[in-house]
Amino acid sequence: MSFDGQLPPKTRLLRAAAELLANSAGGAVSTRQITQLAGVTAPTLYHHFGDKEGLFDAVVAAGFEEYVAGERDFAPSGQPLEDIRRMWDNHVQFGLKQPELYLVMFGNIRPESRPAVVADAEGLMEEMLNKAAVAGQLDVPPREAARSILAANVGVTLMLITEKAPERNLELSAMTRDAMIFAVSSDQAKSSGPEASGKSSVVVAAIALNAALQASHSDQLSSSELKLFLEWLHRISTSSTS
Amino acid sequence: MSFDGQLPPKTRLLRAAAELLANSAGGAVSTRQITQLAGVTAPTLYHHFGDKEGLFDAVVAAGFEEYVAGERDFAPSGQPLEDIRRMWDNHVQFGLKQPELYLVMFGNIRPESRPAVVADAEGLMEEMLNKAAVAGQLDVPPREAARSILAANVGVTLMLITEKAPERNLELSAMTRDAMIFAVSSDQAKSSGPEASGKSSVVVAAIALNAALQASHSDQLSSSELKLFLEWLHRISTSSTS
DNA sequence: CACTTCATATAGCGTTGCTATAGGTGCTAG
DNA sequence: CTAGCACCTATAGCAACGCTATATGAAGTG
Repeated sequence: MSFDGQLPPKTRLLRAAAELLANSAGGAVSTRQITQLAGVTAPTLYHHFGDKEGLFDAVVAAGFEEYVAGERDFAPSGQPLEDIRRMWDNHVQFGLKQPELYLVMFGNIRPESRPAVVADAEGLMEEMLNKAAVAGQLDVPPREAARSILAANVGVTLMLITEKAPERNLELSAMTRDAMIFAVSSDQAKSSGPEASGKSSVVVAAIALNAALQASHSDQLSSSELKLFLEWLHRISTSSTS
Repeated sequence: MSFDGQLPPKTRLLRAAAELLANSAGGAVSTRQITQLAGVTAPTLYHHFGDKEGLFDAVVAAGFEEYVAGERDFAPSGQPLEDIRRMWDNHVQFGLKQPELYLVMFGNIRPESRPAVVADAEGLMEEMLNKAAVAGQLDVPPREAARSILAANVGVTLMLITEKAPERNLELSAMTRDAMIFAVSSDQAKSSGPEASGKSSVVVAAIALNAALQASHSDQLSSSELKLFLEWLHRISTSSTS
C-alpha cells in the first residue's frame, strides 16, 4: 500500500495525503506519515505545496472536483426546486461517504477566514436557485436563499457525521431540507410542489399526548400497559406521510 | 495580565486557558502558553486535567454553564414556540460573542464521537419543544424537531462566524430560524399563533387523539391493538387527574 | 563544456504534548 | 514534637511535530 510507483512525487504526495486523511479516524495526520507513504522526504512536500495546509488545500480541491461533479450530474430535471433537493441530498451523501475530507472542507473552520470551498459551494447552489427565481418559484433573493440552505445543509451533515453509522437518521436531513426549500419557495411553487406536510390531526394529537404523558405521571395505566401504550403512540407519531 | 494571584492553580489554569483561547485568532493554543500565563509548570496541568483536551473540556463546561444560563433566562413566556425562537437567537449570539469557544464546543468535531455538549444542547431544546408539543403546537416529535432545529442553528452560527463582523447578515439567521420553527409547527400554531392557550393537559390531549383516531382510519395499529389502545385512551380521558 | 534551473535529499532547528522522577507542603497519629 | 502519609508542584527531558538552511543530483540550453 505504497505509492512508490512511477508517478511524479507531487501526485504521490496528494494520494498519500488523501488516503491517510480518509483513514485517520479523527486523529491528526503528520507530514512525516505522508512523506513516508509517498516515498519522499520532507523538503519535497514543501517545495510543491509550501505548507502542510497547502497540501491539504490541494487535497480539498481534488475532493471538491468530485463534489461538484456529483452536484452537476443532477441537473436535467425541469424543476429547479427539485434539483435543489437533490443537491442537498448529494451534499449529505458526500459528507457521509468521506467524513474526514468533509470535515476538512466544511468543518475545521477558523473565524474571519472564509474557506474558498464554502464560497464555491454557495455559488453552485445560488446558480441553481437563480433558475428557480427566473421561473418565479422563489420568494427570497437567490443569494440569501443559497446561504440559508447551505448553512442548514452543512449543519445537518455535521450532525449526522457525529452519529455512529448504524443509528443515523436520515429523516433529519429530509425534514430539514424540505423545511428550508419550502421556506424560500413562492406561493406558486408551494401549491404545485409536493403536497405540503399533510400531517393528519391524528399525528398532531398523538404527539401532543405523548409529550403530555411523559410530563405528568398518570397512574391510570399500569407500567406494563403504559409501556405498550407509549410504543403504539410512538408508532402513530412517526407514521410519516412521506 | 497574569493569574499569579492567590487563586488555586487549577482555577488559574482554567482562566488562563479561557483567556488565551478567546484571544487566539483561530491559531492553536499551546500548553506552554497556558502554564506560563497561569504561573505554573507543565505537570500541574496534567495532574489536574489529565491532558490538554481535558483542560479544554473543562473550559467548555464552564462556557456551557454560561450558555445554559442564557438559554434559561428566557423561559417565562407562555408561548413555547416564541421561547424556541429566543433560544435560537441566544445560541447565535453566544457563538458570535465567543467564536473561539463556540468552535471548540460545536466546531472541531470528530466523526463518530458525539461531544457531550451537543447532546446537552439538544436536550435543552427538546425540553422546550416538549412544552410546545403538550400545547398541541408541534407537528413533529420533539426529539426530531430539536435535532433538526439545532442542526440548522449550528450551521447558521458557523457560517456567520466565518464572516467578518462588519458584513454579517443576521437576516440569514432570522430567516432560517423562522423556516425551521414553521416547519415543525402544527397547523394550529401556524394559524392562530398567540391565541393557543397553553393549558393543554393529558386529558385534553387524549380526548383530541381519541376524536382524531375515530375520524380517520389509521393503519398503524392492528384492529385488536387499536381496540385496546382506545380502551386505555378512554381510561385516561375520563380520569380526574390534577 | 559551462551554466542555469528545477527537484530531491541530509541533517537539524525550535516547538509541541506529555511524563518519569523527585521534592516540598500540610495533614493526622502516636 | 515528630513520623508518616497523602497531596500537590517543579526539574528535566523524551519523542514527535512542522518546517528549513544547505547541499546534491538531474535535465535542459548557450
